[in-house]
This record gives sequence, structure tokens and C-alpha cells, in this order.
Amino acid sequence: MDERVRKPRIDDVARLAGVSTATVSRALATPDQVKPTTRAAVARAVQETGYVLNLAARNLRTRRTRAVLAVVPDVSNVFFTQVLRGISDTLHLHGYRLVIADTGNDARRERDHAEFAQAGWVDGLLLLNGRLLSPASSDARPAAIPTVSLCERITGSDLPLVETANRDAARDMTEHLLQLGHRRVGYVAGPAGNILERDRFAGYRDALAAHAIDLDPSLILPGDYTLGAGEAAAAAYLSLPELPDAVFASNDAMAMGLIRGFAGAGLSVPDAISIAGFDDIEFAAAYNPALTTMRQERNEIGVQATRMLIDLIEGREPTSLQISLPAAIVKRNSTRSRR
Amino acid sequence: MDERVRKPRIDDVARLAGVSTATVSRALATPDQVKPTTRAAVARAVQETGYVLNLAARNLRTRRTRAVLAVVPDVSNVFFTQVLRGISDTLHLHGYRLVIADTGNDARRERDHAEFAQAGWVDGLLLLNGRLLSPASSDARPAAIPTVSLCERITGSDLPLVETANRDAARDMTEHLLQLGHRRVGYVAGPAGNILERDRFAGYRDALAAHAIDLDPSLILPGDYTLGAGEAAAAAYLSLPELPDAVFASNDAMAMGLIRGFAGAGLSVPDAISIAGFDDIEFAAAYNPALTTMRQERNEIGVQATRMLIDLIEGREPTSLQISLPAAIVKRNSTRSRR
DNA sequence: TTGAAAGCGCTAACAT
DNA sequence: ATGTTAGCGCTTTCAA
Repeated sequence: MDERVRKPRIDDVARLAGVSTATVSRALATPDQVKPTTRAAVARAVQETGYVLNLAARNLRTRRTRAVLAVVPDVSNVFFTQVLRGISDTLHLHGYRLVIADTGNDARRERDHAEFAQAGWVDGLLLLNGRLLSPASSDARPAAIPTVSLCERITGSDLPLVETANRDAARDMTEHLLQLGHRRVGYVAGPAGNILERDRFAGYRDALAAHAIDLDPSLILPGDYTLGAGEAAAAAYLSLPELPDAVFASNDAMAMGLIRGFAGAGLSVPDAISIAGFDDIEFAAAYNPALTTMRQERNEIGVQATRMLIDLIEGREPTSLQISLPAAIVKRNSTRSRR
Repeated sequence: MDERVRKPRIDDVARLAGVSTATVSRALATPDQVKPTTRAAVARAVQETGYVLNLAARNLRTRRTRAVLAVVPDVSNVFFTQVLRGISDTLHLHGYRLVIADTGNDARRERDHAEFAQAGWVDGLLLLNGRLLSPASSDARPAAIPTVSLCERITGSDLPLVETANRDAARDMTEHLLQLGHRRVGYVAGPAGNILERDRFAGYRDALAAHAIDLDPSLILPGDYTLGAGEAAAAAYLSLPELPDAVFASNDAMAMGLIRGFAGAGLSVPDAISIAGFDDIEFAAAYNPALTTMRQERNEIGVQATRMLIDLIEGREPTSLQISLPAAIVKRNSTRSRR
């Protein structure tokens, strides 16, 4: 029931156009190496036959794909999507295609994709997930294709890296809350062991130390970067004998959770308490109240990492193999000065 | 300076293992066709040489890739990310890999990717963008590889399709607002000409007609699915001699914009006015007030479309080539009964 | 259960 | 400017 004709190949076109396959190939890939008349003849033959290039054959022959794979733990995470935008645009600019692999935070799928990447499925690899080739196979064969990691550095790896200066950023935000006159400044943490969390918490500590304020363990609450964790933290703070003056949540979702939690208890933010977040995700500005937060230049992270990768792929020496991008405080309505 | 050794090929492994290349190939792809002893020898040789398969070669030979391409207009759009999750999981379940192409709403990039897809870069195509192969090339050669479109139907195409029953959904939501006792029900539209917009507006009209309420043009405002459009609409409503009782925004971002706009003018939602959205994006529940909205089963759209595609790829007859998924009202705090 | 051998469809020397 | 030719690295009949 499938009476399809054989797909036309390059020699079908060549025959019809009355030239050699080499000429067809050139007419398609490097038109200016071919006489206009010939080019036209080829174009006509392509039309007529309905020829489409076979990529597998080309890739096999050229040993290149002009494609780059971005491995993302979770495409539905609003954080990564902006980074991807920067990657996508930059690649396009340089004539590469982007393919995205969503691993769903599943190590198996991660390995799968990485393996395929090594198998020549793409020319380069962008790792957005802070780990790869986990302990599973310890043969530790170094990545055979150019690879750059971004957003999270991979523990125990010296892969080229582009990230936000998380520690500095967290220090700055804490310092900002202190400058606002707050003294009891709480902190809602990210997942234990997470590398971002470590950096941000270190920054928080740095700022308090600079003001000779002791860490108050009752103000430091666990979290996991979810809205729910923020709500839970709010409840926990409410059960304290004395509320903090301000809380720095180590990401925006938790900051929003805090606001909801406090609002639900009849406490207004920022009148009763100041709340600051981290990331400046899309909805931070739209929130009620609009969130004061640390803006990570997610787009820029993608752009820089991609530039680095392209240099690597094309055999140039990248300007730098380690980039730490500054983050800036975005002051909105969830914090206020205490005077 | 690049003293890399030649990548090992299958015959290197074969030689080392003392077998033929055919046996190596089988040991890798269909282990149970090979004697355990041989299999072990091959495995050892693979280890020793550090052999990795060359995908281009395999794809060329087998004429398959076991990969599927999802073409997305904008990965940073929260709507699509959930759909992608459903796609990704379903594909994985069936042994396919997903690659995502972000076209950045750019027709050129769209065509690029589609072309590569036809060139055998993948086995199937998932179109999330509501158009493809736009007027540019009118040679209208039918897609050579299995293709399913989702989310938005493509005008003037009879591609297999999975979508939300937008018209029904919009009718239901409008009906709901009417049931709540609202009479002057406003509508904030999506981009003119957008197919979703047409369906949703039709549903809005259906509901009003069923109650014999005339369309009031002053209550129907243009929009473009952005938060800003919602804010602008709020301002426009505020300048009316009489405010509507309720407004149905044709997506969540605009509903949030409306709430901000009214809140900024000192009007409380839902006390002064009810606001309903469409989509139930991630932040709808977290918003202040939590948004009453139409929940599209985005994950399910992805799942069903992917099943359909796999059937197509593997030569089975899909159960259906046209699926319209119902959407359900999620009642939250941005609407209230008027009594 | 294994091996020999013939391509899959293209591109890039090299020659003309 | 164009043609000839030799593979790229794998899988898969077919035969043993």
C-alpha cells in the first residue's frame, strides 16, 4: 500500500542536469564555484526531482554536523529557558543549529544524550545541568567533543565554565537588606549540597560577618527552590517568638512563597517584613508586590558560553575558559527601608 | 599541537577481538545473536580501544535515527515547556530521543529546521507553532516524514493535530462568569488573526448569544497575550463610564496584567471586578489573588501527539488523526459570585 | 554463530 | 569550471 518512489539522490539530479554529482554538490554547497548557467540547470533538476540532501551521508563524509547540543535538566524550568534563548540566537548567528536535550533530571537520559553527542551527533556540547557522566561509568574518558558548562559548575571538573558570581551576588543582596536598616535577616536555603546554594549561603554569611552580626540558626531555614518551600518557611518564621525584619530567599519561587505565606497570615509585605529573592524570573516583576531580587543575566550566560564553545569547535583559542558574570540588584516593592 | 590519535572504528575493535566487523556490530546492537564468549571479547576490545559508534554512519546505513524533532516557536514561553515535558517523557518511553528546535518565532529558522528534518535528521516532526513552510516556497511538496501538529492547528493544512477545544473552553468560562451573576462581561483578545484567538472569541460570543446578551464593543479590547496588554486593557476599562462586572482575558498573562492594572488604581480583584484567564500557567495559582482560569492539559497534549507520531513513524494506523482535548475551569480567587 | 562483501549518499582530492 | 574517483564507518544480506 506504500507505492512511494525511491527518494531521488544526488546522481539523479546530476543525470537530469547533465552534469556530474560533484557539480551538483558544489552548486548546492558553494554556489559561487559554479557557473551561473550550470547552477540554474542544477536548480531546475533539483526542483524537478524533488531532491533533498541526505544529512547522514553528508555528516558521515564531512565529519561535521554544524549542530550543537544543549543538555538541560528540565525545559519546563523558567530559569533555563532564558539561557537557551541566548544560546539559540548566538548559534544561529554563527550558522549552527541548536538541538536541545531535556533530560528530565534523569541521569540515564543524561548519559544517553551525552553518549550520542560523543558519537558525532553534534559538533559541541553545552551542559546546563551541573553534572554529567555521573559516577556510573568511571572510565572517565575525557569528553571527545568540545564542551562548555554553564549556570552551575560541575564539581570536580575543569570544563570551561560560564556562570553568575553567586557568592558575590548573595553578599550584595544581604548587604542591601542590611543597608535598609534590617538587622534580623533570615535566609531560606536551596537544596542541601547544591553548588549554587553553597555559594549563595556563603555570600549571605560574608555580608553578616562584615557587619559583625552572628548567624542566628533559627532564621536560617531549609528549602528546595519551590514555591511550597517558601510557604513552609513563612509558616516556620511565624511560629518564632520574634519575626525577622527581612528574609532573603535564595531564589524567586521561594520568595513568592514567603510572600504568599505571610500574606495569608495577614502580614503585608513589605510593611511587616521585607522579602528579597534571587534570579529575577519572568514573573518577579509581575508579582504582587513586585519582587526585589538579584537579576542574573541569563541571556548573557548563554551568549558567552556559546561564543566560547564555537571558538573551541572551530579550533580557536577562547579568550577565557572561566567566566563569572556579575548580577545586579533589582529594587522593587517587596523590600522597604526600616527607619 | 593537536596530537590526537585517530578515532577507533569498528574494524579496530574487530581486529583486537579477533572477530569480524559484522560480529562487533551484532554484539553491540543485538547481543543475543552472539555467543557470550564472543560478546565478552568484543566488550573488552571496545573498552580497550575506547570505541564509540559513529552515528552518521549508522544513520546512513539504517536510514533511521530514532530521534524526533519538536519545532517550538519560543522555548522561553512557559506554555510550551509543559507540552514538551509530555513529549519528552513519551518519546523516551518508546526509545526515541527528543531534539528541540527553537525557532525564536523566526520563519527563516523554522524553514531551516524543517528542511533538515526532511533531510533525514530525524524520523518524525512535531510542530508546535501553528504554521510551517509558510508561503515562501509554494512547491507544496507534502512533508516527506511523519508529522503531527499540536497546540495550534495550521491554517489550510490537514496535518494530524492535537489541540485543546478552545472554543468550547472559552464558552464554558464565559458561561461560568455569567452564572456567577455577571452581566457586563468584558473580553481581552489575543493577536488579531491568531487561530487560538479566533476560537476563543467565538466561544465567548457563543456564551453571550446563549444568554441573549448583545456584544458590547466597548467591552472587547485588543491584546497580544502579554502582561502589558492586560495592564493597558485595565486602563482602558477604567476610562469607561461604567466598569464591566467581569473580564475574561484570553490568556493568563493578560489576566495578571488586568489585575495589576486594577490594583494599581485601587480596585480590588475580585471585590470590585472578577477576572478570569486562560491556560493555567505555572504562576496562575501563585498569583495574588490566585487566578481563576481555564486549565489546558498541556502535558496531555504532548503525550497524545507523540503517541500519534510514533504510530505514524512505525507504520501503524493511529487511532485518530484529530484530537481535541477538553479544558477545565479552575476556580480560584480572582472571581467571585455577584449577589 | 560467524564472516565476506556490498553498499547507504555524499564530498573532496586530484586531474582535466 | 567541471569530472573522476575513492572513500567516510557502519549494517546486513548471503553464504558457510
